[in-house]
Amino acid sequence: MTTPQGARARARMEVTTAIKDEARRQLAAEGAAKLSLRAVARELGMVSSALYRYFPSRDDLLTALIIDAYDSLGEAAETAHAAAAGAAPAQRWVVVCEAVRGWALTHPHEYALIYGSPVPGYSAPDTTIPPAARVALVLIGILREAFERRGLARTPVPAELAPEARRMADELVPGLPPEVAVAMVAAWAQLFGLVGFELFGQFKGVVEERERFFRHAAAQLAHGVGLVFP
Amino acid sequence: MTTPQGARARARMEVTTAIKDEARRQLAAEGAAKLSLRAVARELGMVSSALYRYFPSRDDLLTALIIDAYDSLGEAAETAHAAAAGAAPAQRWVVVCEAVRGWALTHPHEYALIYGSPVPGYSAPDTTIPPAARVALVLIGILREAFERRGLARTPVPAELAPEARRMADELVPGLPPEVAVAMVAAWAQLFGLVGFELFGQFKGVVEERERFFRHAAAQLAHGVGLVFP
DNA sequence: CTCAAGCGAGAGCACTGCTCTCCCAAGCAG
DNA sequence: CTGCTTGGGAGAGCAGTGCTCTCGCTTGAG
Repeated sequence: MTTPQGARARARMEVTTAIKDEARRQLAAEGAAKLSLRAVARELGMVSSALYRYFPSRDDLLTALIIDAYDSLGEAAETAHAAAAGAAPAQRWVVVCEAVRGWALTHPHEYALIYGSPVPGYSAPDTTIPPAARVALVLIGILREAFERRGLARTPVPAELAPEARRMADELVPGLPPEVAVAMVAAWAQLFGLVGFELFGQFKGVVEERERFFRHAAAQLAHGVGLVFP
Repeated sequence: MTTPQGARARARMEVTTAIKDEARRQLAAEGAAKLSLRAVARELGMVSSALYRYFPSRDDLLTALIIDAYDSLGEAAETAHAAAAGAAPAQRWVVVCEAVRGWALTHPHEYALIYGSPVPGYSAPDTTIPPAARVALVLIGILREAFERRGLARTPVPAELAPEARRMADELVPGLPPEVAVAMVAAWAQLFGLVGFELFGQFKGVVEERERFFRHAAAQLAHGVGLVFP
């Protein structure tokens, strides 16, 4: 991230990324369960104990991969969104959803790492939160723009949820109405439900034309969040 | 399942369920990653190799636990539905969704086992399909009843999805309109997206009043699938 | 130019899944 | 009721894992 000061620091960074690259290769090939520190070290021509100079434990390596995966997915969503810059908000929403799905299909094991069951002893370090938010930020940006163009319908929220809705709006989407915050978060979770079910085989024997199905479901999600198709 | 013929067969069943019970205990305590055949055997006072007389591999044990988990979750959904027998379909839909969430919160590791990332080398044996369908069947039952009472709205499906929608309806919900099949499957996946996000910590710092939030989201799901609140 | 810091190598510990062989007791057929 | 077969437990062992510790060598920073 920062400029490497000395040669020593640069070498350290290089080895660190080499380890991560090889680990990512093994992750993509076999899945997180089969990712072995010793195998990574072996492939890099070093001995396993040397690897502990760079990552204090296997879980820390996994955490680094998790952050990278979040960033990769976030970037995929952002570039897809940028490429659809001219389209209407509702259409861009669908495009971003499809980008998420596409990334998941090309990086199944990395997707499983970040949106599947938490692998280590249930520890999601706070370092993962900012990169994890990138997809959500793209979606929020679409909503904000639609709102400013007065192109956002609202579904009312029951009274028992009103205070929480206000709090969510303040913290997540300041300036947007509370109903939008609630709908947004729900759609966000539901999007990953759709992607996860397809990826983890739950649609086997149920949905065949998955791309068309997903496009429609994403459009319905857009509808649910208040976006209107022109 | 079948009546144990001889004493030998009965003993085998007893040991088998003892193994599963102990394995489930460890699963609930530590998660699937830490489930160890040797630890199970140790706790049962036998040696690890003896366990292979009952389960040919660790993955087979996990598969057995997966099936049990699906059944447990399905049963939770069914009893919740039965307990709400008098209510309107839309309300029963919400009740069943809440039962799924409740089961997930009380059995997090078992939930992760069945709806998290597939643990073994990506093998979901077909034996898991029928128990996995139980929750969906409950939801379908609600829809069917609502449909017969003419209490089911339909959201049109785009032309490109129409053939697939027909196929899905024929295979999943024969007698119900294709639009319902599509909406049902989407809602089904989205339900588990909501539950999974809450369970796996994605709502940390985002949603605080999770029960209220979920109830509202489930109601919106019911709305999306065509159920109307009286 | 020196010398500590950083890093790799190696051995080793405790653990895992899984296999194979041995051997005994219990259940079944006669 | 007896004999035999077979199911299943015990133990050793293999290959692999994560992780620790100690020992030196290099090399870059002061």
